[in-house]
Amino acid sequence: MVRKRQPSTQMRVLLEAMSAQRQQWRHGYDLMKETGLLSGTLYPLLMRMTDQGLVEAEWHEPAQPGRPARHAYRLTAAGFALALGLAQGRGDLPSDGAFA
Amino acid sequence: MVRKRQPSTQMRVLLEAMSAQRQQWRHGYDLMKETGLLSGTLYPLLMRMTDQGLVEAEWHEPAQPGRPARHAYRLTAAGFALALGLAQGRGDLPSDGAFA
DNA sequence: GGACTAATGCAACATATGTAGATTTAAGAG
DNA sequence: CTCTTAAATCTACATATGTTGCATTAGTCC
Repeated sequence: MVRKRQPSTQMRVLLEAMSAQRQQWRHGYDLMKETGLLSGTLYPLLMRMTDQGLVEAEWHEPAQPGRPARHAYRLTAAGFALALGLAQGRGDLPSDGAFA
Repeated sequence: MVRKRQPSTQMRVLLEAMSAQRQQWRHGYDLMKETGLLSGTLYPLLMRMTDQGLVEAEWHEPAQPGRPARHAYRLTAAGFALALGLAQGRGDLPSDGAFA
């Protein structure tokens, strides 16, 4: 059976950081430093949230050769809605269509 | 005044590894593991040798996104000549034109 | 409340390439 | 041989993105 957890502390921290500039594409490495989340927490979390439709991801070409192509992430409408709800102190998930 | 050093142990190790398959493009990371040289020794060494015309370098696109583009290195004729000379126990540098 | 177990988190590792700064080595001069 | 010092090396750090495998947390059923 599918278990749905309440958003974890780590997910709240991430949502808060990403909702500050909602439309900005953010890099995993920047989010690591800003949120203090470790790579082994952050990257799986971003991937889960992408699967859940809270985050959208995109590859950006590296500015200089030798550097890795960077994965850029941004909140979707659903992700932003969740972030707003959490910021307002409501731990529940907004119903479909809200903030669409 | 310009000081010319005898090839160092590290350079000898690298030349030996690279001359094994002379025409193969080798990646810095592979050479690190094969030679046991640390990145802080190997990369500056490869760059110096490239400047000296012993090695030629080329960028290869990454096979998968998220991985860095890889710098590939290969011995030039001069580099191979030097490697051969060292392998034969002669510490001196071959004269210009040899093995050209 | 307690057992079961899915979901999550985290330390360590792996991939790759490099730079900064302190130390070590060795060439050339005397 | 010793002094000077340029060249080379090495430790640590920085950039980036992930995976692995074990430990912890928490949802569900009884």
